[in-house]
Amino acid sequence: MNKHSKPQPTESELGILKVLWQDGPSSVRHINDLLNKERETGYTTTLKLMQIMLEKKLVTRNEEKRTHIYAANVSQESAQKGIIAKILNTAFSGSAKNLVLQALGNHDASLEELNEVKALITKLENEKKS
Amino acid sequence: MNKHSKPQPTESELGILKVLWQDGPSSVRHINDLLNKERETGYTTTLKLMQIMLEKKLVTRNEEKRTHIYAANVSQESAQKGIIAKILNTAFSGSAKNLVLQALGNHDASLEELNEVKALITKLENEKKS
DNA sequence: TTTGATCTACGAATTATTTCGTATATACTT
DNA sequence: AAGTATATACGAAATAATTCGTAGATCAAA
Repeated sequence: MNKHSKPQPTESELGILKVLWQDGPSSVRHINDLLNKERETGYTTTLKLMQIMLEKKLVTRNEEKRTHIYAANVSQESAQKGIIAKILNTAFSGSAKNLVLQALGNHDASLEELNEVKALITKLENEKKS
Repeated sequence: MNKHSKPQPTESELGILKVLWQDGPSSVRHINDLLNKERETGYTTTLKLMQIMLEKKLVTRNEEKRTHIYAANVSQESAQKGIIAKILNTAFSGSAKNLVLQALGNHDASLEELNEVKALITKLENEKKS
């Protein structure tokens, strides 16, 4: 859609995107309230960050009302893809397997989740065999 | 072992650790040479970074010879664990499953790798059932 | 219509990270 | 021994990311 690809979101920007992904289009106030549950952050700090994100096209905003409403302009999936690509090379020597083993090994996924993952793998295997 | 836990390595620091993990204890020269295959970096830049890492205890060094030899002082596993923990919360809403799906879905792992992952999952499932 | 709350804009301070230049010491070569 | 290459140390510049204060607009309530 855009000729220029968006930069990878920074750490703080991801925190904001996370809320937008979860709750959908939101005001600065809403986001700042949520962020403050995790960690004290000034209102104008959050505002400034979101204005920067607007410049970077990481979000869009609706200015009809006085209180602007921001929306994520990158999907969670694409952001995830970028992050994984980056850490694969730096921390995991390019091995997706190792990444997966760490993720599953250390953070207990539910039985149900494990099954879903297994199902995906079977699917991938079949695709490869054909 | 240490009373104070080591800070998370920064992006550049990870690049250095990556070499140390791969090649074992190395001189600054060696690391800088490898880094330069990816991206131009001045020698003293790498040196300085490694001195900082020494302060942070991310590496140790042997000073017997004039050319100091640095060694990683964090395992690749523990660094991986830290990174995954961080991105799980920010980008993946805490779902290890989603992280795994992305990792496997986008970067083609080999059949062999897929099998290994599957084996691990089966093992985890059995642990849970007991 | 004055007061108070809330909003945006935006410059600038602060902090974190990365990069580099220079001084100085040590080793190697001729 | 002199000259050249290669080390470390370290301050400080450059860059990136985060945080904050202040000014001015808008709205809502007394």
